[in-house]
Amino acid sequence: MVRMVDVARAAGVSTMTVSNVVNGRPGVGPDTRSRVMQAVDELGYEVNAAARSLRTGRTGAIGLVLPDLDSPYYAHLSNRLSAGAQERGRHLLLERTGGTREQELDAVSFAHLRRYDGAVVTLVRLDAADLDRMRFGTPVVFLGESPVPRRFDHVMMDNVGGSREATDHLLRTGSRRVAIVGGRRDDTDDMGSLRTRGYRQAHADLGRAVDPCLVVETASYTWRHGYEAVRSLHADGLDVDGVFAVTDTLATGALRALADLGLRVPQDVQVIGFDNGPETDFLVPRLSSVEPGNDAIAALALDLLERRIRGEGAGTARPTTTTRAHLVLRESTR
Amino acid sequence: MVRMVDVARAAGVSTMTVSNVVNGRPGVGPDTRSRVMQAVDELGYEVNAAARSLRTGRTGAIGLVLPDLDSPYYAHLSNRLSAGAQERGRHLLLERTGGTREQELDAVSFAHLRRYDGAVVTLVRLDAADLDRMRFGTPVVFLGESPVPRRFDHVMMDNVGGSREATDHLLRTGSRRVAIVGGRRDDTDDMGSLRTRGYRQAHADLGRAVDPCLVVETASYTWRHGYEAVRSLHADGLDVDGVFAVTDTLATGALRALADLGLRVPQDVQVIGFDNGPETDFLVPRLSSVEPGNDAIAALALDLLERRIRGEGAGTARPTTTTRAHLVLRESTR
DNA sequence: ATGAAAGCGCTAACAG
DNA sequence: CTGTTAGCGCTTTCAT
Repeated sequence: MVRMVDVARAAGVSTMTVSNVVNGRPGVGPDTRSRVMQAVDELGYEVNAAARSLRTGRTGAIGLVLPDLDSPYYAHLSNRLSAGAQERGRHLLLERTGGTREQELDAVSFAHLRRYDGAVVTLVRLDAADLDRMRFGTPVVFLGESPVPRRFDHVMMDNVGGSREATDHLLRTGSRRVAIVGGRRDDTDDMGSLRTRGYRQAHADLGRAVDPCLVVETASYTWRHGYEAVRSLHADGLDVDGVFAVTDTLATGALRALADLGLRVPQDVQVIGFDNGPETDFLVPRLSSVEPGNDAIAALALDLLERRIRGEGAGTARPTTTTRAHLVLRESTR
Repeated sequence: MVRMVDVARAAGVSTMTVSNVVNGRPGVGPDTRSRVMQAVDELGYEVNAAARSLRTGRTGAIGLVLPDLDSPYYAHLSNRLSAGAQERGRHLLLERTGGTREQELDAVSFAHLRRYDGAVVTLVRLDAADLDRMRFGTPVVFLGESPVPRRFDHVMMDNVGGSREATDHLLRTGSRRVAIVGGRRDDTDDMGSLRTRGYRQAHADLGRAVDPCLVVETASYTWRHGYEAVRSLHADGLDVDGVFAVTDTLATGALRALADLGLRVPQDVQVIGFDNGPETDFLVPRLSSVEPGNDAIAALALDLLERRIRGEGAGTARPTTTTRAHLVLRESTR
């Protein structure tokens, strides 16, 4: 263990001078500086982050709290955020909550977030009331559908608009009975509900009624759930000529089920997903999907966080920022 | 900022007693304990991790260093490791290097790894010589193909065996000209080379020659590269009736290219991937793939790390541990 | 331009 | 069972 004093002794200076050199602060003579740097190299000194952090109250890292990494959506988002943090000269650390309430509470606890100078947090089990109860010592930007109190920065994609556009396209291109896979029958504020809202709006805009049987809820957003949703629609004898799946993974499962049922896409049934992941362009058939503007979301979240860390946005009651979504058409639609 | 002394004062005890209560240490009277806990609750006290870490030298976290999160393979692996760490009562933090040499050097630096009590590290740009030059103050377990000095723990999947099994299956079920997508013509020790070694072994075992034209190198392992590899094989007029893609993402791109070319899978061309990701079961056709035993890899890595952190494995020159891989057959093979 | 002193909040070691 | 003392390695402040 090489400490700053060891370097100081080797270079014949005080620890303060070493500190000043190591941190690139001005006011150190050029030859003193080089003597210190040499000692640093020779001894292989590296600062003790815990000590620095205890003294300064800063950590040099920003945190990203996510439910899960296994879903292509979060995987892609974290990649973008990590790269973006890098570009801004910050170090990003990720942690996974597994989407449980207990772990989410733990992850946003005061002690926990203090590992970071700021954090980008995506919650799925906590609501505004939970967050209102908490004290935050660390600047936080929230991402995603889970509602947050207005005093926090919050970035969210245009779930409703994107879903409306997707559904509208299906209805206008001749689909008469469009199912939503991963939708929600009751209107809360989670992702499934918001996307269902867009689905309903598109129907209303065109004066079409929504058949409640075509709103298929799923326990989660895996490939298998998409597969089973379509199988169950078919088993129930419901005829369907369009599927809007609220995620690409669900849509991928849906495509597979349609293939098993001998239904042609897009001739018999059109399909649209949501997330526009990199794999959509390589499925058979290529999947039309809603592009949520992830890159913009990541950039915006980091900018807002940077501002908070610098103390600029303090006290600002900023409303949720919503990025634009748009439909990307491929082979699974007409 | 509520400190331990504030709690101590409020409860009318010393900080040591608070410390003992907070850390669940024995030897505190039951009513003292409850008085302290009440003060903790009232004041909303949470320990300062930096101070604790400075004092004890431990951080309570383990690190996972990965090139990338966007590839389904790493995404799935990190999910397993994160869940596994959780089960072992440890907290896992991830960081991404982006697969660059510079960032990998940074991530395994002494200062950097000291954030953690131990780390699981996957490198793609550093080699054994780089690692030999470094001092490690933190227990580390390495994952993946990049060679590491023997003094470190290293867990790796059976790339050669898995690839041999896949290729063997293709050759034995009637494919006469099997291409390897993402292979390597020169034999180094990276993932592509190892999997190509298995491909060559399978040919040798059956007394078949390998046509060098069928070893298609790719710049990386994305869907697009798999797509383009198959397109270029076809454009070169090479007839191919089997494809072993070294990752599932490459295989997915390959399937798409074959569909575009009007070739039927598996009748005209058989395809096998590697990683056995959750999506393979929902592709059209369902993709046969090599299951690398990720769960075993994650569990093993965590066990080895745990041992090192407890100081048990000190000085042990343990060879690389290789987990078993096996082929999972689906619709893309006969 | 450089240094000395103090202390960030916690816990190991020991004393009572 | 509870308290006192000392110090982890760094940086802030103030002095020279």
